[in-house]
Amino acid sequence: MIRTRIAPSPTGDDIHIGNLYTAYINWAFAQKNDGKFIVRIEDTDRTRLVEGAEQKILSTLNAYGIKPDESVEVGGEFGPYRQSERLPIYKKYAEELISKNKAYFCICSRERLTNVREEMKVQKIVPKYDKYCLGRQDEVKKEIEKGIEYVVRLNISENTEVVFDDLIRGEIKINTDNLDDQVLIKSDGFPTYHMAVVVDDYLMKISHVIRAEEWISSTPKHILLYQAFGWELPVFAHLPILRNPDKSKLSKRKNPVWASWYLEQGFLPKAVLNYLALMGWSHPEEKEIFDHDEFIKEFTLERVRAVGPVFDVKKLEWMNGQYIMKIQNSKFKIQILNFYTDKHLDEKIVEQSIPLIKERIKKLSEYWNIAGFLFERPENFEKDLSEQKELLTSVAVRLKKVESWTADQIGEEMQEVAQEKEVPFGKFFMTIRIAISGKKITPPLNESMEILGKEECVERLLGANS
RNA sequence: GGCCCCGUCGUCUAGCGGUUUAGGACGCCAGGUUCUCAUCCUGGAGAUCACGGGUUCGAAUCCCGUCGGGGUCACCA
Repeated sequence: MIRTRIAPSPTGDDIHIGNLYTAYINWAFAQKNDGKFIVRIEDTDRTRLVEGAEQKILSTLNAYGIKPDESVEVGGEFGPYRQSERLPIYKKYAEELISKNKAYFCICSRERLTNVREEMKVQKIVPKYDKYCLGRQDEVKKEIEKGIEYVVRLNISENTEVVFDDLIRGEIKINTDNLDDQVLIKSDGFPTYHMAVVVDDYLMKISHVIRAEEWISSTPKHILLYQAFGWELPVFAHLPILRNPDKSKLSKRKNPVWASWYLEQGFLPKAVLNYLALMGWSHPEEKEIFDHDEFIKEFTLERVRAVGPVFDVKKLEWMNGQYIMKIQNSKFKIQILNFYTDKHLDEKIVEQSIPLIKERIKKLSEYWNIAGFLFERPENFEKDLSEQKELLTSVAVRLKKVESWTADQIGEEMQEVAQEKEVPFGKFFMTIRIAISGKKITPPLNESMEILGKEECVERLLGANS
């Protein structure tokens, strides 16, 4: 049974777009193999915990349509799925390690720790804990009984090669001399990430650990833990990390990173996910636009490249535009209505406007800019119309007489006026366009005027710039 | 700095020893359609496959080195 997971930490405003990427891959991989996808909340850092973050992460994931088979919300047989509720479990396993001499208590002060590391840095050797407490465990235990704060450390043996096979990168080898005696249980009694992730992945029967590249260097620590327990290893696969344009790790200082931001901008969930699918992976037939089913069908970890791709919002916008063009008009109407709930848009007008703007916007947030004039009279005009009053008046007079108010008819009438007045079409229609919408760039004019209705158009033509 | 990962057009990528004058997509430029914009169509610029050595009849593709980029070195995940 294939079981994958993502393990977000509620330490930010929302789920990071890079985590959404990891989530999509994990989810798709589980789907492909008739497996299960689990969301586990890793809330062991009490100092960085952000109120409401867990809920936000879960709801954003849901908004993107990535539904876990097991999680704090839907439950499952391997719960609890929140690490802060699993403390006794970690404690038990830590004790097991201690009894097997694979781990030990440490009561060194932070001052001593930094001093030791500083000293090692000066000597140009890998700064790490010097195992001082390991050699005096009886003494340490007595101190602990008296109430001194302590941590539990993994006892890593020296000069040993840890080798693992990464499904994306092949064999990766690291010597334990580069590894610190990792803290397993912190002084507040909470496990560290390394402890919790291994215990939980084991207990939750995670078969494939698919996570970002930044975890490669801690994977040996995890493997050592699995070995200390005598547990079978999961398969590891480290995905490339998404980059800023300057190639550094995608960060909020240089890029919008919260997954919900993209939704707020009017990107469609499926378009974002489709774009993300193309990060480091490509369709065997080089297709760029494909839905979940096709991705699930074609995705393989072996095809993932190990290079860190730059997240290109421009291409995302193009892709979103592609999705918008393909979306059903009735569905699109609802999307727009939902996106602009605060404006209480007239549903009928939205519906009529859709064929006009569908090929013109790349995200929902552009709708108001291009179609707002259908709902409100323009207050500003991008071109001065004071010299055009006579022309606008004659157009208004002419249109007043039109009986069948259709785009074609409106267009014909206006063309006739333009010819009578000997005004070139380009200039003529731009003047009307500005009078009607206030803008130089608009959806097709005749159709827009049809939507606005005769009376409104005539009033706008007469009232423009007056 | 140590360790680890990576290196094909500006960006996302195809390529897995010969079919490649290195293909596609985004973006960019030009033209066409058009009352604006967009869509659509056509064309174009853009990568000596980081560099240097090998291996081979033959290398973007395999090996080594150099350089460059990134990640990681916490009682954070």
